[in-house]
Amino acid sequence: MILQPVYWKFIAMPELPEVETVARTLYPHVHNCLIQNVEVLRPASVHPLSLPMQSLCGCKIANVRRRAKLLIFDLDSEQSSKKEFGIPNYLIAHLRMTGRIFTQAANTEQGKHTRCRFMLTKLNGEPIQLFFDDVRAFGQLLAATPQILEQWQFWQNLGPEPLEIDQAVLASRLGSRRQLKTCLMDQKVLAGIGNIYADEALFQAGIDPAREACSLDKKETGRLLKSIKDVLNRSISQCGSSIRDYRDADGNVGAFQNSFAVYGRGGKICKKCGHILHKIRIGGRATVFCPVCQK
DNA sequence: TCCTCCCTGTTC
DNA sequence: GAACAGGGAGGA
Repeated sequence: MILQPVYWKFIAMPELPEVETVARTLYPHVHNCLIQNVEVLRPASVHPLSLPMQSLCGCKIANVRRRAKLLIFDLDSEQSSKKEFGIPNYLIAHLRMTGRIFTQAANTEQGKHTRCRFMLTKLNGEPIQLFFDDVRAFGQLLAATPQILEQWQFWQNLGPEPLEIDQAVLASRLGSRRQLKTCLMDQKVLAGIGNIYADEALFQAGIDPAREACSLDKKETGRLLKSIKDVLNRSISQCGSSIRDYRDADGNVGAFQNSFAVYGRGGKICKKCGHILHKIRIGGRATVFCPVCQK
C-alpha cells in the first residue's frame, strides 16, 4: 500500500526513523518526476552553500534516501535546462524541528508555512507539486554537487549510521569525558539520533544519561548499542502502523508519543519500576530518565 | 566544552 | 505574556 501524503505530512521532530519513513513513503510519489519549476518563498530556507534552486529545473528525481537526519533526492541532471547555474546532483533537505516535505495536487495553494514549492511532472505528464513546509523555519534545502558536499563541513563530519555499526565502533566513538547523552546526539559521533531516541535508548539500556561517555564498560556499551538499534528499528517499523493509525485519530497528530517510555514523561511513573521519572537538562536539552532503572 | 541564538505555535 | 520545544552554528 502506498501511503497518501496526508498521513506522513504530520510527522514532527524528524530524527532518523522519521526521515527514513519520509524517504520510503515519498519515493513512489516522486520517483522519475521531472522538476519543471521551483518557487522559493523564504530565501533563508535555502542553505548558503546551495546552488540556486532554479538550477533544479530540468532535473529528474532518480531516488529518495536518507543519510543521518538528511533527506536526499538523487537527481538525474541530463535534461537540466539551467546549466548556467551549475548542475546539481542532489537536493538535500534538513527538516530540523518542523520541516515537512510532501506532495500535493497541482492546483493546491501554498500554505502559511510553505518555504519552497516544486512543480513536477510524472512520466505520464501528470503535474504534481512537492511542498517544503516548515513552521519554525529551522529547516533548509540544499541543491548540491559533489564539490559542494566536499565543502560542507557538517556533511563531511557526519559520524557513522547507528544501525550499521558494531560494539567496537560504538566504543571507539564514545571516548570522550562529555556526558553520554550529549555524545549520542552529537552528529559527529553518531548520525541520526536526536533528543527523543537518545532518551529512549538510554532508558532501555538502563544507563544514566549524565554519565561520562568514556565510563561505560564493555557490557554497558553492548547493551547501549542493542538498545539504540532496537529503539530505532522499532520506531521505523511502528512508524508505518502509527501513521496508518493516524487516520482514525481525532486530530491528534503525535503518532509516536504513545509508545515512548520516557520522552515527554517527566514527573510521570516509570513503566518499569513505578518510580517518578526525573526531568533535567543535559546539553541544553530536556532529558527524562528513571533514577532507579538508569545507573 | 558549554552556552546562546534562531523561529513560531502551544501551554501555562 | 512568559516559558517551552530543539538541531546545529557560532562564540565564549
